[in-house]
Amino acid sequence: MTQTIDFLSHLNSSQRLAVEHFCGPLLVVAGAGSGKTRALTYRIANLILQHRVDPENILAVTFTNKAAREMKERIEKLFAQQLSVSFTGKPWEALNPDEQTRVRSRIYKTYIKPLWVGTFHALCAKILRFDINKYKDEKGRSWNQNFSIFDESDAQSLVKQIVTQQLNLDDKKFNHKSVRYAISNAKNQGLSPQEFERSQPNYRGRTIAQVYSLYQDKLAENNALDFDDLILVPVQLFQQNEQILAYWHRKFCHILVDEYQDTNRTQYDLIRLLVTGGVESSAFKDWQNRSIFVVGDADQSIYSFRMADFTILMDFQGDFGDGLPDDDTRTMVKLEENYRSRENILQAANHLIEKNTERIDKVLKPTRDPGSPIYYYQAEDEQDEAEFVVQQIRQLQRNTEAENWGDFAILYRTNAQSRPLEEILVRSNIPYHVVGGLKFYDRKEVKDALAYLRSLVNPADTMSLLRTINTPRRGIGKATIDNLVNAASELGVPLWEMLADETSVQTLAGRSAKAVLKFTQLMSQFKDNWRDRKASEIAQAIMEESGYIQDLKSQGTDEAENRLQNVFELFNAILQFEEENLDATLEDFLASASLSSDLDNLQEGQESVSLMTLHSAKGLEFPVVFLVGLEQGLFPNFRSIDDPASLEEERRLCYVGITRAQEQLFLTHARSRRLWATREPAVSSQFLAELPTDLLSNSVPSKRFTTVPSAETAKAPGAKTRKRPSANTPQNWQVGDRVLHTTFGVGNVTHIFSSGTKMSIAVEFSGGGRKILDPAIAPLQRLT
DNA sequence: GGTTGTCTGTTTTTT
DNA sequence: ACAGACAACC
Repeated sequence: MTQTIDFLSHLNSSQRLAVEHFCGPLLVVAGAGSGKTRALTYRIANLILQHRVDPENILAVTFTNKAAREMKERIEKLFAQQLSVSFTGKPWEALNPDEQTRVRSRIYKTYIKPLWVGTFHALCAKILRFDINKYKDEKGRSWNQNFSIFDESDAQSLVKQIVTQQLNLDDKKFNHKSVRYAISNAKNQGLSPQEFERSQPNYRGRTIAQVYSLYQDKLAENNALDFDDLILVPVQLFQQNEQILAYWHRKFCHILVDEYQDTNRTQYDLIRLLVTGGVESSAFKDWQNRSIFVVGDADQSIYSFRMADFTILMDFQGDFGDGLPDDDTRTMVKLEENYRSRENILQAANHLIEKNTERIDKVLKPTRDPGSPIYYYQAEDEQDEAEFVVQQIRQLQRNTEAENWGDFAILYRTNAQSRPLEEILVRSNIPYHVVGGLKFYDRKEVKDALAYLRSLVNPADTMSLLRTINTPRRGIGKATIDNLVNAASELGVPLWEMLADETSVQTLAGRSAKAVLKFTQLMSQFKDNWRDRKASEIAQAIMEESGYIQDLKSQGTDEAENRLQNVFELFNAILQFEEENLDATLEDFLASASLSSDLDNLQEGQESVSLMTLHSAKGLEFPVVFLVGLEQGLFPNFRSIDDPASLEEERRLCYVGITRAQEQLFLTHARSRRLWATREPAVSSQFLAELPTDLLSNSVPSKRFTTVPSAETAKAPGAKTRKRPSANTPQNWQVGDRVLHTTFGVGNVTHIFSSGTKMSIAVEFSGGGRKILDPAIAPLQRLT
C-alpha cells in the first residue's frame, strides 16, 4: 500500500466510519458544522485511491453549483497532497508554483474531470443531452438535444399567456404565479396533466389542469423544458426505457447525495432508479461494487416550498438501510461534533430546535470554548437596526485586528430587507456585497442576449425568437407578429420556419416584410455556422450585428450605459466559461447560464461584508453573524404563523442562521418597520423568546453613544455582562403591556408587584390562566 | 407603430 | 416606492 491513505487520520471516528464505508447504503446524519463536506470529499478520494473506483463511475449530487465547485476543488487539493510524491518524487509543499500547477492540471484531467459532480438540475441536463431524443411524453411528443431550458420567469410568462390569451380567464382569479406553482407541484409529484386533472375535484383545479396541459403543449412546441422537467423527464425516460436505465445504472456505481433532506419526490425517484436499476428498493440486494451515500440534516430542511420532503431522509433506513436501531445499525452514522461554533452559539441553536416536534434526535456537541454571549438588540426601526449593525462591525473591526470585512455576514429573511442595510453601509464606507436578489441572468439585457443565442441553437424556441424579433426596434409590430404566429400555429410549424420562407413573409408581413426578411437573414447567417465558432465570438457578433449594442449606445442614458456594461459582462462570463471548460459548446454555456444562480459567484475570502437571505446562507459560515429583522410576521413569516408545519420550517431556518456563526452572533429586531409605503409597528419574534435568556446579552449600548466607547461595548470575550434583555428590567413594565411567554403564549400584564429591587408581574394569558412571574427569570418577551 | 402617462399589485425563501 | 401592464395619444 502506498501513502494514499494517511489522510484518513484527519478524521474523527464517525467521519472515518462514513468515509471508509465502501459498498451498500449509508445515511450520514450530519449536524451543522460537523464536517460533512469533509466526509463527502474524503469519501470520494478514498473510493478512488483506496478502492480503485474509476472516477467516471461516481455521481455526486450537491444542492448548489457553488457546492459542486467547492467539492471538486477540495478533492483536487487532497489529491495534489496525496499524489505529489508519486508524481514528482517531492512532497506538495516542496514544489514550486509552476510544478504545482502542472500536478494540479494532471490531477484535474485524470481524476476530477471524469467525476459527475453537480446539482440535480445540472446533472440531469447533462444526461438529457445524451438521451432526450429517446423520450416520449404521454402524448407521444419528443424533444431533441438542442432543447432550451426555460427559467422561472419564462415559465411564468408562458402560464400567463395561456391564462389570459388562450383560455381568456380572469388572471386575478388565476394568478399566473399561483397557477405556475400548482403546476410545478403537480410535476414534482410526477403527475401528468391528465393524472393531475383526475385528482382535482373542483372547477379551479380542473382549470389549472387545463392550463397545465396547454403549458406542456407550449414547452413541447418550443423544444423546451422547465426546471421541474429536467428531473421529471429522466425519471420517466428511465421508467419507459429499460436499456437506458440499465446504462446509467451500470455507470453510476457510487452515488453520493448532499443535503438529502432537501430532495423532493422526483429527485428521490431518480436516485432510487439509478441505485436499483428499477428493482423495488426493499427487494434490492445486489450491493456488490455499488453504494448509495446520503448526507443530510432534517433540522436544516428549509425548502419545503420547493416540494422538498425531509421525510425522505427519515425513511432512508427503511428504504435502503437495515432499519436497525441507532446503536446496532450499520447503515447510519451520526456526525454530532461541531467544529464551527462557540459553545454558547450551539447551546442556543440546540435549545431552539428542540421546540420542533418532527425531527431525528440529535444534538450539536461543542468542541470549542463558550465564547462571548449572544448579543441582542432592540432597534427603534430598520434604520436604527442597520446603524447598530454597522456600529458593531466598525467596533469589532477596530478592536480586533484579525478581523477583515469578509468575516461579517448580515442575514435576513427576505431580500427586500437589504435596502436600508445597504444605505447605511454605503454611507459608512464599508465594502459589502449582496448575494441573491436579482440574478445577473435575470436582467433584461442579459436575457435578450441569451434569447438571441437560444434561438440560434434551438430553432423551435419561439419564446426566444419573439423576444428578439423586435428588440431592438426594427419596425416589426404587433400586427405583423400576430399574423406570422397565427400562420405558423395554423400549419403546426415553429415560427422560425415561417420566417425562413421568403414568400410566406412577403404575403403575411405586408409593409413590414422588408424588416422581417432582414432579421431572418441576420439569423440565418449565424445559424449556418454557429457550431464552428466559439460561443464568445458568436455572442459578440450577434449583439453587434443585430444593432442591439448600437441601440444602447445611442440612447445615452445612465440606464442604457449600465445595460451595455451588463452585456459586456455577459461576454466576459462566456469567455470565462470557455477558459474553465475547454471543450465547451454554446449549448453547454446556455445550460449553465439557465441553471446558475447569483450564489455561485460568491467567492471565498472576499474583502467585504456579505448580505444575504437565510436560505442563501445555508452551507456557509462566518466568524461574525448578524441575524436581523427577528420580528413576528417577518421572521417567522406571516404566511407561516398559523401553520404548525411551516412554523417549524421557519424555526429550522432560524437554526440554520444561528449555526452559521463561528465566534459571535448578534440578533436584532426593530420596534417598527417600513413595509411598503407605510410604517408598521413590529413585535419581536417568538424565536427570540424561545432562546435561553441566560445566553443572551444586551450590554451593547442601545444608542449611538459615540462619545462613550465603553470597554464593555465590543470587548466580546469574557465580558461578564450576562444581563437579561432590556425588556425585562423593572422600570420597563406597565400594567397593560402585552407579553409572549414561551409556554403560555400571549398575555396581558394586570399587576406589578415591587418590593425594593425585586419585582414580579401578574399576567393574564389569552389562552386562559393567570400567572405571577418574575420577569427577570421567566422566558417571556414583551410585545410592543 | 411608437411614446407617454396612469394604474396596479407587490415582498418569502430558489434550482 | 416602484416596476410592469395597459390604454390613450402622437
